[in-house]
Amino acid sequence: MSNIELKVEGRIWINAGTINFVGDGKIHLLEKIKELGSLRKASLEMKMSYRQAWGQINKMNLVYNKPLVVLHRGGKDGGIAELTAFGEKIITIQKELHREFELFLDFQSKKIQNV
Amino acid sequence: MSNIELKVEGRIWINAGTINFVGDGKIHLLEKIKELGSLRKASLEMKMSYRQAWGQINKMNLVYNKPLVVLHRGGKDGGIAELTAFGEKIITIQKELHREFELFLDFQSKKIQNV
DNA sequence: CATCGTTATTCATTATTAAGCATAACGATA
DNA sequence: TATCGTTATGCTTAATAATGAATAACGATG
Repeated sequence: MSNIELKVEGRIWINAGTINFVGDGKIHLLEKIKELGSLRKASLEMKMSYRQAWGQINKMNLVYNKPLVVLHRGGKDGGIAELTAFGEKIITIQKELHREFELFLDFQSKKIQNV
Repeated sequence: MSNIELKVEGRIWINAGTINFVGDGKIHLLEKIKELGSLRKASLEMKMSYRQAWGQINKMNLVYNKPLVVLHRGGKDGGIAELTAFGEKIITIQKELHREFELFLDFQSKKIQNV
């Protein structure tokens, strides 16, 4: 036994079939879009490239048959990005999932103490 | 709702402090070492470079204060790689962990059907 | 119908990671 | 003490991923 603590960690995500659908990163991006109404601003706040953010949203919208975000270009403010009801639902689901996963990890971590 | 099935997936591993200690890949490597008694043969069977395999074992042995594998060079067969009792214990722990994680994933996957 | 800030997309560049080559060190055995 | 297959380790190259510049398209508004 060492003085260093062993800890169980992990990542979870949701697949649609065999293709990655959403994970923590995309959920965070969805939340930022909801907050800011702009994909560009959301990507800036998350310190990721707009290119990557757009690609993720685009993929997310295509993988499943329901869009999570609707993007409009042009108009008064140049364009907007808005979350759909389905997008909101996915956020809720993933956050609950994440919460349960944290409990799982804590429980498993406790079990491997004193190895 | 789409005809494509949503499924919760994920990965887990064990950290020693903030540093990655073991995950599925390293566990698989440990099992191969136990089976073959050779790091080189184990790396070949896993289709990974010996360089990488050695690096992983080396790191694993250093991160915690107990070695999981003892490597000997020279001798009749050129050298041997043998698992320590601690190494065996870690395999057991991680496999049990993995089993429980699979149950967790299945349970969570069922919960998100019919979204 | 010009403006503006956004979405949409390509492409060259950079950064990060992995792979593979080369070679020394080792020590039981014959 | 020569041999052999392994461990030990640096270094070069290849593969992959991420970044960022550049630019077109868009449409409500004034």
